[in-house]
Amino acid sequence: MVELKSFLENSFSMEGLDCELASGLAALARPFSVKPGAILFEAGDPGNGCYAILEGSLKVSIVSVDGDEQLLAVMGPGSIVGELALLDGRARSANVTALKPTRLAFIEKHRFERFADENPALYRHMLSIVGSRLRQANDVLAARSFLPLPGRVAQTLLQLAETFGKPVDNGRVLIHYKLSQADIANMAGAARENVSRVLNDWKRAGTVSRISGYYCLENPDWLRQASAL
Amino acid sequence: MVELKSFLENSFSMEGLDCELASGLAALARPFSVKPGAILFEAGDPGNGCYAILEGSLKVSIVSVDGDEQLLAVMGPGSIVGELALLDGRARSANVTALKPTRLAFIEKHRFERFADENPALYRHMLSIVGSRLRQANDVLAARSFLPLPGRVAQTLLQLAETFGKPVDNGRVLIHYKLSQADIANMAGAARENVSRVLNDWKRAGTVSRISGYYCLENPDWLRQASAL
DNA sequence: CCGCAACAGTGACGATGATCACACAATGCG
DNA sequence: CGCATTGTGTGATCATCGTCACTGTTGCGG
Repeated sequence: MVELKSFLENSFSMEGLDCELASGLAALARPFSVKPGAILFEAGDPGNGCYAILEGSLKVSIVSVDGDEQLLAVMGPGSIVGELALLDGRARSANVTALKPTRLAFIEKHRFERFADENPALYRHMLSIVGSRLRQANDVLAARSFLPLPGRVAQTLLQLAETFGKPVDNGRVLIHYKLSQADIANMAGAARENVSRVLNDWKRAGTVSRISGYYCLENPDWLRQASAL
Repeated sequence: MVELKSFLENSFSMEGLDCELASGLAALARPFSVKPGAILFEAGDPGNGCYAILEGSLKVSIVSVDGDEQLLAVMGPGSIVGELALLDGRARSANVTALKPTRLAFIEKHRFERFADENPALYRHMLSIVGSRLRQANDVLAARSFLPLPGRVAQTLLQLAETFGKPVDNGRVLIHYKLSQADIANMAGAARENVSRVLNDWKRAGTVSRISGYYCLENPDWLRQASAL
């Protein structure tokens, strides 16, 4: 499957890995597909490898005992998920669920390590991925600590724009992904109703808009301001 | 300085690195000391290496524009700080300040990479450190999302016990470190006054006590329960 | 041993944001 | 094409927790 291989290479290199390593890795990967709603794994499961997203999207979340959900991220093609299990051998720390029909490549821990031992650049790459995850986690925590609700919503939108944003004109950014307010609320750690209020204030003020169901950031700089610590 | 070298080896191996690598690393490190209150670095500084703590303690924190502080961790001997800058080349993401007179070893990014490229096990080790940081960050975020104030305080105490805890009898754990309520509050993300109330409730209920200025967890299991998601 | 400074306890009050209870779109499907 | 399901807008109320304003305590340096 030439097509698959090129997909994989593309995917791995998306998070910045160089080409020959990507294809080496691609050779180790086992591709497969899942339907929306499928659970890749849940927190506490033993983790024996990681996944690269070729196509589709997944959500990473943690849930409380009484069912409340905290979304950590929504990830699209080119992202790696489940990488923590690759590092230490410990259990999965979050839930990952498919949001859309999704094509994935699974990389087993052993194989990864064998390959990476001969290609330390791969370790460096992994390190930089995990590093940016950690930075982001700290940013979110900072937002939770210091920002009132609107600031956290702003942060959430910008974060989503990072993953799904398509720049249009004048610095406006369209978030090319169907998001419900509930999704945003679960990321921002707020009640859906309040997110609604904030979003409407902004819509009226012209900082965001909705274009045929997609949110559009009319003024990302203003949002950045609002989410500054 | 034989003494220093053995200190270093001991330090690096504390987070689980094997002995020969530790001494290899030790050879790369530049030792120095700082006084309490000294700022190792602040968020936004360019980061060109990481530090191993030989002796003393540091706090890792982020601060908001209006000066509120969120403690991410208090770290003691054997811990590594500033490792993020080692991974990607990006700026420091938090502040690190000495709390006590502290002896450190600085490892430069270049040197580290050169050494690690020949010893991939070191990369793996680094990966597992960063991995556990990320796990912990997620735990804290989960607590913020789901737990009311007492739960977060419980989590904070347990986390501190992880770093500074000395088991005494019957599963009781003494936190061998001078902590003010303000410190705990800044970790738990709560107002000092409310932490005071919670702590007193627990003192009266016998779940925690103060033994000559140190907090002692009389019933860690109960606290774990209280901080369960 | 005294006095100051940092730390700790406690009440009162208020604001932020969660929850409840709806009416009102949209969307999709038989 | 209607009906159902899922998403959205908005007010009213309530609880948690932060803030303010103190008093009481502890420990340390002169």
